[in-house]
Amino acid sequence: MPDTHNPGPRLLRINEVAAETGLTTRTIRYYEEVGLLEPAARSEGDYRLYDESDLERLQFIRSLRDDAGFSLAQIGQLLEDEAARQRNRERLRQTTDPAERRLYLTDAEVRVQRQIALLEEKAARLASMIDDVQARLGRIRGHIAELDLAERKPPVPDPATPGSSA
Amino acid sequence: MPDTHNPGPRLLRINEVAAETGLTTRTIRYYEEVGLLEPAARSEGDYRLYDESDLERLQFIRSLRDDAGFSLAQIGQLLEDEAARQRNRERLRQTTDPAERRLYLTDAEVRVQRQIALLEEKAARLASMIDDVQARLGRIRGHIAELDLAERKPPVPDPATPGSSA
DNA sequence: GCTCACCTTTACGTGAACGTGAAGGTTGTG
DNA sequence: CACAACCTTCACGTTCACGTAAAGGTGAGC
Repeated sequence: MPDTHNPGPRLLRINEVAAETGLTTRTIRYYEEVGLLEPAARSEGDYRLYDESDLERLQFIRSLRDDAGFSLAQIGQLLEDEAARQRNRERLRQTTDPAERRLYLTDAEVRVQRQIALLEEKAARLASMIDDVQARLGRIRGHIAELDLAERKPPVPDPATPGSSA
Repeated sequence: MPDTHNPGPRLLRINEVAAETGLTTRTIRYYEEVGLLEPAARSEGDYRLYDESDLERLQFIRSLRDDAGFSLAQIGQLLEDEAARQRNRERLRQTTDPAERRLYLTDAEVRVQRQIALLEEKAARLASMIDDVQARLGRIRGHIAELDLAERKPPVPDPATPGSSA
């Protein structure tokens, strides 16, 4: 039985976290300031110490910010209650009670489901916007086709539009 | 021949534009300030006057900002060179020359194609993020299933997960 | 031609999301 | 234990995307 109570979770200091996430240390501290994440631990001399789950969370926050374009406030809503996560982390670490674990896990399940719902709503709006722009492209091509007809000029074969049989 | 040179394009003042786009007048002026759009015309007393194409453009900008989450700088890149659009508008209004119209239209075509490419790249990143979160959900459900097995308790039938045969 | 609602420019204010020192404490390696 | 490299907490500065007056001009109806 290899050291059950303290398996050496490999904690990182803020600079290493910054390097791996592509964020600045200032940004990481700022995210803590606005309640987006608390480091897993602090050293004796108050250094912030982050674990793997913090890393993932920061990557996720970065994606939500850069890829999805959410504001930090929206991200806060999406991740919903960092304090609860922190309590759950404690609980999970200190219990092997399956009932406790189940509580934590089902809670996580509904939260992740909500996240997916919000992201898919955003994806849907983006898709519909793309549809609009596609339609605009169609109209433009229609006008070009009109010109082609008016001039009795056959349309130039466009290499970027191989299947233009419509 | 019903008045070919001035068909009465129904120009709107900034307040009406604000009402129809859901933006504020300040925002519309600000977008002009940063070069996102110029009103189609000005009145004698320097009132801004917008046409239908301005309306569409503002709606598009709003979508890019709210739905896609782009910054105004990125939107500027996407819409690429308002000045060119302005020149084209002039040209298009003053010529019936099919060659000129073709130039304008093919130019618009490539620009809209670029816009679609950028939007689809963004949609792809969003989709991949959703995949990641789906995977996380899968892992969470896996852990719950483990607990179910360990307790020899049959899993509670989840109405939100009809096809959980994995 | 007066009036009122709408418009103009100019300019300072604001909240979000950090950047950038300053002043000092911590770690770990020689 | 010295010392460089990292960390800490303030705290002020900055850019973006507007909000919000202030001071005055415009336009349509009576």
